Amino acid sequence: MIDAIEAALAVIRAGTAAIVSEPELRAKLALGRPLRIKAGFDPTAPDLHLGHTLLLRKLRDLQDLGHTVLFLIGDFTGRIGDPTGKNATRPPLSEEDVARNAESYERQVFKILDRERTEVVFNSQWMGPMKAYDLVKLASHYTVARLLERDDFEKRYAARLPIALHEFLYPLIQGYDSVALEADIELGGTDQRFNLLVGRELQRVYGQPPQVVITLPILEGTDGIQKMSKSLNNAIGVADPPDTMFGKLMSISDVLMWRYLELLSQRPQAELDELRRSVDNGANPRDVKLALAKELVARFHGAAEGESSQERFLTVFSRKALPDAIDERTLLVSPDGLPIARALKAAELVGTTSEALRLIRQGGVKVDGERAVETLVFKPGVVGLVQIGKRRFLRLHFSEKDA
RNA sequence: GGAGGGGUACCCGAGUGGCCAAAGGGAUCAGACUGUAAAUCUGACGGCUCUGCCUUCGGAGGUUCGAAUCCUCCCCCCUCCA
Repeated sequence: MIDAIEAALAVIRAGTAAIVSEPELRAKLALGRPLRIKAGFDPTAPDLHLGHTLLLRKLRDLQDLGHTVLFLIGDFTGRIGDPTGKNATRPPLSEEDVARNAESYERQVFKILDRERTEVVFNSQWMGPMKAYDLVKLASHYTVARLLERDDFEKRYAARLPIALHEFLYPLIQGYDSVALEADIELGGTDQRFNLLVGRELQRVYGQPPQVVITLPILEGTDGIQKMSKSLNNAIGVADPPDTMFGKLMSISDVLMWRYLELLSQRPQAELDELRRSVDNGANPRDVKLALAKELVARFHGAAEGESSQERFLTVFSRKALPDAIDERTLLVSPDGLPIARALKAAELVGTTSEALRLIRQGGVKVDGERAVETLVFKPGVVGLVQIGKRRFLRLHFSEKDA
């Protein structure tokens, strides 16, 4: 029994940033019943990315140990907007939006989670019916000083940036969710630490044993600086098509590559150490990156896709050859023809003719392998293979427009 | 209620009468190079029928030969005091 608990603890501990606290966790594991594991998700951004997978994989570990995951969609809190790391509030979501986003979550999340051991819950279920009186009472259990301890509140307060009153309510409501769910454990990113700890205190106030808090590292986005987030446009989505995912992974810096390997790869540490040694000894970091990209594409799209994405990548970028599949498009033109800049816009390869002209002037546009000049005009009957930069290809057919 | 500060391009942010389609940084895109869609360097980055023309600096008016810059009114945001 003791050994089983220690073994479970080892599994749980792997890859986490912090556990508050291990003795409490050990005691809960010793209860011998499935524990209730809470994890909250933002209803506004139902696109899971690699950053979320760190958390989801840990949840899955817990499920495999027999515990139940409460997948909480914060549809009520979503209307408030989590102030963490932000200084703006967000527009409210309609009920239809919430429903649609929840569906989208479920489609993606069960690529990792065990459906049998997952309950999807919404915090509007208990927050919606709450009366103003109840909310005031909830608020009475915490103090302004304690809320100001939170890192970003403290910074904003010191910098004289605004803190809206409702933002103070956010940690309280998130904490109350733990009360409503009678959570045994809550998982979140390290940036959620404060909010997770509030849950412990509120559970005590409401006469429940406090939840164990487990935090996970925050994954940096492709920029290598800010946390991965769709709104920062630095995310790699688990639903990204294979080639997109592969390409985005290849575009990360060599430095970030090691971080991704450490957090995302399933390879044993010894193998990672070996890779690092080989690069130190002159091996091409590109090859390490290829292996990383292949591993992750394979995880979300299957081994075959991992292989073929790599093949396509090497074809297009290393050998500068054409991809084997190129989209086709037909444009109707008058007998006088269509100047290239306007053709690129009509084909939606670029947003504006100005952008097209810019690209042409910079030598970024090729037609049938030759650098295009801006005076080029496409006449009816012509077919042209257009390439913009390294990765935009389109075969354009021009046919005569009926007069 | 009082005093002050502010709203500039995708984002941050400089600019207080002409040299402003508006500095600088970020993001993005292109080129070069390369061991990669790394790094580095160079360039572009409002639109268009593109050596020119048109539209932008919270909104609406006004002054002026000329306004992001001055004036009036309005909208919004922030800070401090109460």
